[in-house]
Amino acid sequence: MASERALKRQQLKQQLQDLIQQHAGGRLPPERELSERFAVARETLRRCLRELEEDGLLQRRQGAGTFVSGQPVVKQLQLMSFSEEMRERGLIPSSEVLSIKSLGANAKLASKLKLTPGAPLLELRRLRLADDEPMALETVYLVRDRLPAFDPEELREGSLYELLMQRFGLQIRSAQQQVQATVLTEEEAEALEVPPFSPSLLVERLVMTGGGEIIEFARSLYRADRYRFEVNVMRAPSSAPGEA
Amino acid sequence: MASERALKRQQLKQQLQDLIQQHAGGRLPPERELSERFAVARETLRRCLRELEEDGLLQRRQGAGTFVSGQPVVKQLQLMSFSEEMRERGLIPSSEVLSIKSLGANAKLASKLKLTPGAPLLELRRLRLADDEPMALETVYLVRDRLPAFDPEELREGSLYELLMQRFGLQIRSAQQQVQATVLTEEEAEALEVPPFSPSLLVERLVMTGGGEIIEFARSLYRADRYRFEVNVMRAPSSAPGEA
DNA sequence: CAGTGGTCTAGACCACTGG
DNA sequence: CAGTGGTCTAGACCACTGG
Repeated sequence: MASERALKRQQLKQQLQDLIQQHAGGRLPPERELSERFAVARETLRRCLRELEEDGLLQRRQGAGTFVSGQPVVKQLQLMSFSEEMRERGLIPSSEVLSIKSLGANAKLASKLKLTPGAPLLELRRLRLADDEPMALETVYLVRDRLPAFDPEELREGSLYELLMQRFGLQIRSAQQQVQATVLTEEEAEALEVPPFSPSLLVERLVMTGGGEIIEFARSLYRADRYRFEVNVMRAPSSAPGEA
Repeated sequence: MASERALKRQQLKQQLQDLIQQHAGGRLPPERELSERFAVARETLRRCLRELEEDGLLQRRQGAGTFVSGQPVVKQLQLMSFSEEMRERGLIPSSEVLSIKSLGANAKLASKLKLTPGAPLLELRRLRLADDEPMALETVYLVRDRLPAFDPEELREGSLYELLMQRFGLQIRSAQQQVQATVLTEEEAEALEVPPFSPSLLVERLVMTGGGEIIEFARSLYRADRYRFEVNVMRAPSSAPGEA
């Protein structure tokens, strides 16, 4: 995947994203016209359109046209950092560190992280923005004893996952996520710049390394008006053995 | 009407599944050979292979070949009916039919269901209970033209999925689900027996048959105090190095 | 190097919509 | 009906692997 070769598709996809911005809420020009305008074969164009449709940016209807979606949705098939997820969606991610502090695990956190109560944790609170507008309020708890020693202030700069993976060589492997609906407190609503008591999608994430060791618990409050969670599921094949 | 047109892809995919059985654990013949054997263009074959790869049945490596996966690795979450899901949680499911009516698709529904506005739909509203306590308020839209004719009153009794699958022989295959946070109206809250303006998890589900035909759109409001959504995700095998 | 999958093309025809 | 997206083709060339 890490090739420097400029696929036509990548450049084309960018051009189409711009076009989508311009045609917000409306219809895109026909495929034959677009393929001519961007000097690519129609099939090449169509691959990009399909990808953008899968990302939720477009809707296509045979015989009718290609329409810009009102609300883009997030694909949640892979464990992605906030930054990766927003970029995938064509938004520019940024962060504002609200606080960094050391504390001992309380009963609830200890149970989630499979630790002894009182075990040392690092708490990182951040406001996560997309295109400079608040998207989520995130609190991350890192298990100090399962990480190399480092200066907490390093968390102010750059990506947390980058720090964990590239600097510490940790293999982030999987996460268990739970999604709930909740209502924001006045303070939370103020930080997210929405009216008090607005609804919010609460995502709790337990992050594990390749060895199955839990290193992080994160609790994120997403703005309900800007974020949805997408899950695609399959029916169990009825021919499969062991089916009830 | 139900599309009788046999896409080459559908037949081809079936043939490939058989081939995969035979080559269990091994490598598939090269694409150029397969496209000749099945008398399709290589691009057509490649579309099928890509779909099978997305289903986890195959793994392709440029320059190396196409391999049969040991086992569908990340076993996706399974598409379950409300009843199946509640039973899995150890709760006893039940339902109360609130209304059944025929109506034409409005613009939003038509777009979701890939229909012409005004196309005939059947709307079924149900209160779903678990252990005799309200759990969700569900509205299902069925596409009449994609289903056999039947008396809507049949929906009062028994499981919807059972009706679709066992009586009509429909193969429910997959669903796209989107999860959002919202706030209940007074009426909704009353039905769910929670205080007005309580938070709620809104799950929208688009259900497809094996042929990729959309037959149902469902919108369910779950009580936030009784229901959470769980998703386990894996990190992409080898993340792109330049990725931040 | 030969062989593999990955990308892209120019064109044909089909299915569906009512822009 | 003209116009749209959907499918499929036959072929070219590229990127990568070591069957």
